[in-house]
Amino acid sequence: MRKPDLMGKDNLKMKLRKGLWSPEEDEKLIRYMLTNGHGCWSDIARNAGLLRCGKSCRLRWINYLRPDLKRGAFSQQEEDLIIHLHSLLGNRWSHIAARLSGRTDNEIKNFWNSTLKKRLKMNTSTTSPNNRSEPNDILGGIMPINEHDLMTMCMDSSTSTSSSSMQSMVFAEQFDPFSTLINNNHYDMTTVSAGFPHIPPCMNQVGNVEGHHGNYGVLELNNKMELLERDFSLPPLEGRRSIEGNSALIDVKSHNNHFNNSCFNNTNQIQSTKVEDLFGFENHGLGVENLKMGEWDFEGLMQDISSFPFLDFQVDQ
DNA sequence: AAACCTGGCAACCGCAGAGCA
DNA sequence: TTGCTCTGCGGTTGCCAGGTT
Repeated sequence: MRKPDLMGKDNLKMKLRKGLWSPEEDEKLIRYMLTNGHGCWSDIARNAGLLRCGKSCRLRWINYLRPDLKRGAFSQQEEDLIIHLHSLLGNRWSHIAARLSGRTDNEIKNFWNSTLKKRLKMNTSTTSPNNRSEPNDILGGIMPINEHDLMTMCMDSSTSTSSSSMQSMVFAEQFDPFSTLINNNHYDMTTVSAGFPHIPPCMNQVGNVEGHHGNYGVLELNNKMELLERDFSLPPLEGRRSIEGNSALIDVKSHNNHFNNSCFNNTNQIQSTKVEDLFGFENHGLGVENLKMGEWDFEGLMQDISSFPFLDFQVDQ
């Protein structure tokens, strides 16, 4: 239900702030999100007393303020996974982000553009095409996959003896990020976010924040998450895995029921996460059947990826 | 010490798709 | 059906800190 713009468009536009977020603005947004949960972003901006457009609030929350973000440098495994997924998905940063715990599409995009792209360029210029099938090249960032290879991989994924499946196995051995990210923790942090309206006491208030570069709120929030983990008896942040990386955490309105059904039988009982949760198909509203990647289809691709040993989660048939 | 350069990254912009009146 | 709004995504810009000259 849309609400009339009581302020008037021009009036509103003139007052909207741009640029870096101040600590006060961050605190307002955090406080509002933790108390009221997710809703219409323009309403959030208005109700939280922020002179920002809803879009700006959404970006700030998703990229910096939401509690399950993993800060700091990318690990080697994450790096490898990004390179791998980029070779498969291209610049579909949101899809890539959905497969990396606690990382945002913006973060990955920046990392790719500033670091990985150059590194791959250097590797490409120093690597002979004849060596491209060597596993070391994979690790070096040269992905020996083109669309045809990919098609073959997808088609062959059911026959473990095929050479392309063997390629998959090579990949699986080289890229083992999920083993550390999720194998030990078959729960999903979104189960916590799904319960935003039922946030435990530790999340109800946000203290003073301080930090660097406008991201002062993150440390404080991580402290809150530690309390949250304690309250829920959850494993630590490193093992958190958001269902769709970017937006599932905050889209309580649309995901609440699904998460409650798929992840919880009651408040504290955590069940195995479904594969579509992990990969975010359902939550993106992208029906698998509709998601085409050039000449090959996304489902086949993900089936292929899911055949990798490091994807150690249950697949509902 | 100052000017300049560069890399990293936060934030904005424009577009597309979905949903609603 | 049409038009409007909202959301999400990818590309791009611009600021800032650190390094170099």
